Amino acid sequence: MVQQSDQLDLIFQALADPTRREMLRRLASGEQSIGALASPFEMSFAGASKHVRFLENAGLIRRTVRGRTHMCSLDPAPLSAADEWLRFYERFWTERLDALERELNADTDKEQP
Amino acid sequence: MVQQSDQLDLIFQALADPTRREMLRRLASGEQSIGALASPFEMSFAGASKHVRFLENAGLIRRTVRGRTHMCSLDPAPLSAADEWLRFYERFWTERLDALERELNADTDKEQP
DNA sequence: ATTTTATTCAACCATTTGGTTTAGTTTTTA
DNA sequence: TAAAAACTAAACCAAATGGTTGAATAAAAT
Repeated sequence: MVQQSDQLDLIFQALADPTRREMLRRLASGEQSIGALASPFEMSFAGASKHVRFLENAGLIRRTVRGRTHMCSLDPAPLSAADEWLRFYERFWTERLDALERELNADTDKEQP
Repeated sequence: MVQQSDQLDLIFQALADPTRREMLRRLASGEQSIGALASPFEMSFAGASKHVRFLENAGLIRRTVRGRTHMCSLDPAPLSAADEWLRFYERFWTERLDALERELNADTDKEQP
């Protein structure tokens, strides 16, 4: 196996495509068949099906086969992992917001001394 | 320009590579030259330089040229955008954690009636 | 003035990605 | 039992990715 690649690689890459992000967004409202997931996109069924598999491989969705239809549901755990990774940098953007806020306050102080 | 692709595409894809994630992590401790950024990796200088450019194109780092060396610093804004996108799904993983918690409580209730 | 250092650029390569089409497989419906 | 529906699989394609090497550029040090 060449696949020693970190789980985060798969997650972030799954999120790097607008079709897949939109699929996840739709799954947030409840489980959907592959057909239902595919229908909003101007793309062949097989093409959409590949995106679904990509999401599945990243662990972002679970699939249960019911007869001839495959139902997909969101698995949020990997999203949580991605968020956790990002959270490390939270201080950086809040710091910048704080600095911006201080600057704005300084400006209004000048305007209303 | 074919590049109407969403900013999130670029951000998430930049984050989908372990080398680039590690570079960001190092930039969290302060600005670094391309050489310093490249040195920890078993990869050609030019290869690492390409990763830096990728991060730059995603808006994740800023570069200022000082003489012959290029200094890079973290720009956290796109990370904030990515986090915001993920935050929509927060309720899903917290719901699951809540459910797990309820289940654990039910178990301990059984054990200690 | 030469050499060294820090970096990009360009060409190349193998693999992956995102898409297609055509051909199966398996249920369900008629 | 035959046809339709909901899928996957396989083969193909163009473009992007992640890497390489070798040459070019520009600043600093000798």
